[in-house]
Parts: sequence; C-alpha cells; structure tokens
Amino acid sequence: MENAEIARVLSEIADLLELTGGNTFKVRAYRRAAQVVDLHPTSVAQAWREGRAAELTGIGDRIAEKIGELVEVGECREHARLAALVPPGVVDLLRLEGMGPKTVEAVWKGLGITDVAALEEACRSGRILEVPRLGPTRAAAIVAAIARLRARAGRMLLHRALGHADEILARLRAVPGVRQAEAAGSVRRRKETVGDLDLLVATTDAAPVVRAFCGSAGVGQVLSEGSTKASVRLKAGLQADLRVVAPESFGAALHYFTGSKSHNIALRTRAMKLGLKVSEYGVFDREGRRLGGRDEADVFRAVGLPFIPPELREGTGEIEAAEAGRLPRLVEEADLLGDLHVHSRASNDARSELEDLARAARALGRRYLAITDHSRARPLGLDAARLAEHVAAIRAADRREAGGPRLLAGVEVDILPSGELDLPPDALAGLDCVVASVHAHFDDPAGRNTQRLERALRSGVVHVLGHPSAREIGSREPCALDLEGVLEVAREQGVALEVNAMPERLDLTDVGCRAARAAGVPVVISSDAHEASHLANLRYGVWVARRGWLEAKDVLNTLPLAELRRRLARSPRAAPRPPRPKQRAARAEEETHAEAHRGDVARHPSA
DNA sequence: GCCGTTTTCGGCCCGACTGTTTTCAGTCG
Repeated sequence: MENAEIARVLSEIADLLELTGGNTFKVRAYRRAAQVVDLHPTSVAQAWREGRAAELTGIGDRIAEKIGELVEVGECREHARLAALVPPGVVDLLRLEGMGPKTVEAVWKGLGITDVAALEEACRSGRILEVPRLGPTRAAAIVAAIARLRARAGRMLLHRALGHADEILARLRAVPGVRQAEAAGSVRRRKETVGDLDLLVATTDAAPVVRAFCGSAGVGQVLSEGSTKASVRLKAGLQADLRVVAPESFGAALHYFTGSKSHNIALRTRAMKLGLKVSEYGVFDREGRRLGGRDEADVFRAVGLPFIPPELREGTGEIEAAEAGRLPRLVEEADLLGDLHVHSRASNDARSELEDLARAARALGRRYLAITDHSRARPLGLDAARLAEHVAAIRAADRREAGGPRLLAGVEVDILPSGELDLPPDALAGLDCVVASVHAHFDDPAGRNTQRLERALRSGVVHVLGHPSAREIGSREPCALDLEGVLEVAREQGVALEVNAMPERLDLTDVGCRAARAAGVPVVISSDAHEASHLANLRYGVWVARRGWLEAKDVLNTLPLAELRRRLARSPRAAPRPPRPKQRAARAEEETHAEAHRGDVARHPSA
C-alpha cells in the first residue's frame, strides 16, 4: 500500500474523529501522522513490515497498529467504526471554507444535512438560520464557498502564483513608509502549487498598506479588512492574505507566516521548553522581554538552531537535522552548469533552432546543453536515419558556436509499453546523453509500469530516466509506480533520474528527490525546454530539488563537462539482466492490489 | 494519540478577525 493511501485513511480518521466530538489532540495526532506518512520518502508499509513504523516522529504504537491493519488487510477497524457513525457526504462539508467541525456537526445533527447539495438548499431557503450562530451573512458565505468548491480545479501552479505575488508586492513597496514587503507561506517554501498568497509588510503605519492591498488592480473581492490584516480574492481565483507588522517584528512574522504549520509547532514547542515564547511579534522570555524578531535569523538563534532554508520547513525532520548540525547545503541555481534535456525544431512540438538555444543558454551562463529531440513514436519523431543526420547537425553547430555552451548530441527516446526503447541500441550507443521517457499508456497498473521502466533502465544505453511519473499537475495524475523498485534498478545500472523543471511537470517530486538521495541515485535537473525561453525554467527544478534536501553533489549537471562525460560514459555499465523471479512474483501481487484500489487513490490529504 | 534535559502523567502554538453575540465561539493561518 502506498504512502498516499495510508495518509488518506489517517487523515479521514482525523476528520471523522473531529465530527464525532473526538479529543482535539487525538485529532491533531492523526492529522500529523497523515502528514508524516504522506511526506515520507520511502515506503511506510515496508517500514511497518520491518517493525520500524513507530520509529517515525508522530507515529506511536497505536497509529502504527492502524498502519499495520491497512497494510495487512487494506482496511482498519477504527476507520470503519468511525465511518459508520458519519454519513459519507458529511466529511465533504469540511472542505468548504468557513465550515469547521463545529459548524458541520451543527448542521448535520441539527438539520440532518448530510451533503453539499442539501447544505446549499438550506442556505437558500433560510432553514440554516435555525442553527445557533448562523446568520444571513454566513449563509451567503457558505453559498459562495460551495460555488468556489465546485469551480476549484485545484491550486495554482507556483510560477503563476509568484507572478501575482510580485505584482501586488511591487504595489505595496510603493506605499510611503513601507520598509519591507515579502511573500511568505507556501510560495516562499516553493511548494509546487499554491493555495493562497501570504504577503507580509513591515511599516509603522498600517492603514495605507491595507488600503493599497484591498484596492490592488487584480482584486476581485475583499473578504476581510482589519487594522493589520486583510484577505482578498484575486480575479484570478487565488486568495491573498496580507499581514502588516512593525519593523522590529518583521523577521519573526516572516518566519511565522512562512510556516509550515507543523514546522512552526515544532519550533514553538522547542522554544517553550527553553522557557521562551515565539510568536509573530518576536521572541520573548518568561518575563515577556523581547529577545529579538527583526530578522528571521533571530528566531532560529533564540532556540539554538542554525538558519533553516524555507524549502525545508515542512516538519519532516529539519529541526532535528539542524540540531545535529546535519542540515544539507542545498543545491542552488548557480551550481547548475548545464541542461541535459532540450528540444530543438527537430521535435514537432518545439520551435527553436540550435543557434537560438545556444545563444539563450550562453546568456544564462550554461556551459553545456544536450539536444534531446523526440524519437519516432512521437508525431514526426526521429527514426535512426534522421537521428544520425540530426547528430551530425548538432556536432557541426557545436563546432561553430565557439563562445559556448558546448552542444551535446542526445535524444529523448520513448519507452514503449513493453519497456523496449523506441530506437535500436546501436542508434543510441554513440550519443552523449540518452534520456528515456514515457509519453503514452499512463493508466497501466503499478506492476506493469514499474517493469516497463526497469526494463528500459536495463537496456544499457540510457543515461537519464525522463519525467519518471509522467504526471502533469492538475491534468494528469502520476503513473502508478513502485518508485523504490525503480530507484534500486537505477542505482544498479548507474542511471540518473530527472527532475523535469517544466512548471506543470516538476517530476520527480520533492518527496521523490528525497527517496533518490536515500537510495544513492543521482538526479539531473533539466528544463525540457521546447523553446529557448524555457531554458530559464531550470530554477523551478532547483526548488523541487531543494525541497527534496538535495545538495550539489546529488545533482549530475553541477559537474563540469569533462567530469560529466566520464560519469555518463560509465553510466550504463551493467549488462542487461532479467529481474529476479522473486521480485516478479511480488510485483504481480501488487498489480492485482493496485487494480483493486485504483478508484480510491485520487484524493490526497492536502498539506 | 504522541511525547519526554522540568514530565511515563499531563501537557499539547498562538493570535486576528468575523458574525453573532452582549462577552465569545469558531475558523483560519
């Protein structure tokens, strides 16, 4: 059973407990456990089989037991018991903004409302007013929240959210008296998608900042407006929240509003033990004396920790690592010397000439660029003969482009449903960089997908596995896959996994990066550029890698070309070898299992 | 339900805003 599925059940237990009046700390414990499982880089089911599940922070003996039941029989009694107490539609009501557990419980038990449609009807008919503390304003707010829930295709991709944040920040920075204005929240943590913008301003005069914020051009609706805090919904659909603080509190507030929630709780708990109080206003001792808060570093210093980069602040062990002096020195965009997955006009879905790509890469300071156009399975893709011509053209362009970057001859070869490559091995053997990727048959079960990738990795001619899960955020779910199995074969075969930096792919994910690092498999961060301007997208991949705790040494395209060539040349070192029979049997079993559960893996607990 | 350099029992982050109240519960981040 996959981590996401275990996390989903634990998260639902938390919801159900909350709706049935369970202990709030117990609810919190389940919610935290769900998050720990969801973000854990390796299989929690496997950890349970090895008796190590309760070693994870936030998972004790009781929840480990529940995980055990899920792994063994696919269901857990506590979940079933709770689910029997609550009609199935009631849990969905919690997804509505403004509807917390108390209100949901009140409309359910008070009016017998058990789904979104009935709730909407009660709001429109006025029957909802019979519930204590629900007036006409909240009834209207609930109707609006229902409309948004229905309209909501999902969260906004990071690069778009950043654009909106920058626009508003520019406006706020222009307000007289504003010292600093920054985006906090998941934008600053560089999460792949963003649910809302958290913007923070330092000034001694809050009122004009709040006014400027609520009056910004992109604002569709003002949701709340206080003296130091306001919320709006942008016309683009995203909610934006503003907080205004005094300059001496800016660092503490920036830390606090950057989150994540679980990071903050862990840090504040640590502060409490040291006899300190950390809030968005600063760090205070027992007597309430301010110890700091102007800079974010003050907060970490107060609790005896080094600065923890925002990308690591997910409550997944960063505080423990910081304490032990084992924080990774995260890879930076400037560490990347080249790009190993770039398309030219030889791909029918790409536009730029080799010369344009070289020029753009030169402007970005890249030292090498692998041209990797599509193979014949893609429309108008390269067959062996056309690939040979294309390679000659790349070599010629490389000789012409004296000012760099060096152009490497490569290909993005399709992995066919069988796991065979779309071009024969002798057509691929002489290339500098062979990226192998899946572009079709995304819905196969996990076992078949895994075997397919492993067979491709064992071909002996592949350097990089491109966008391993083939997902497209918001439009295509990741392929079902045993990532740990793939990583094992990748390590054995010396194949790197790609972090595809296209904003809608970001594949591997942050969690996948952490798993790769744990498995000792290097990654490459690639733009998959389909036109010259896309070469700049590499930074989105860098952010994923940073969220995945990767250092420069974990990323192959931080190497100078000569060293990179040596690594790639010796990559496909092992001769093709069939998988062990035992693995096959295990996989066949998994396949049946995955198929049986296909329907209910769609919902993930949101972070 | 989890966890432990004040603890194996007794804690569990902290504050702003709104709507519905006439002092505050609920929600959110």
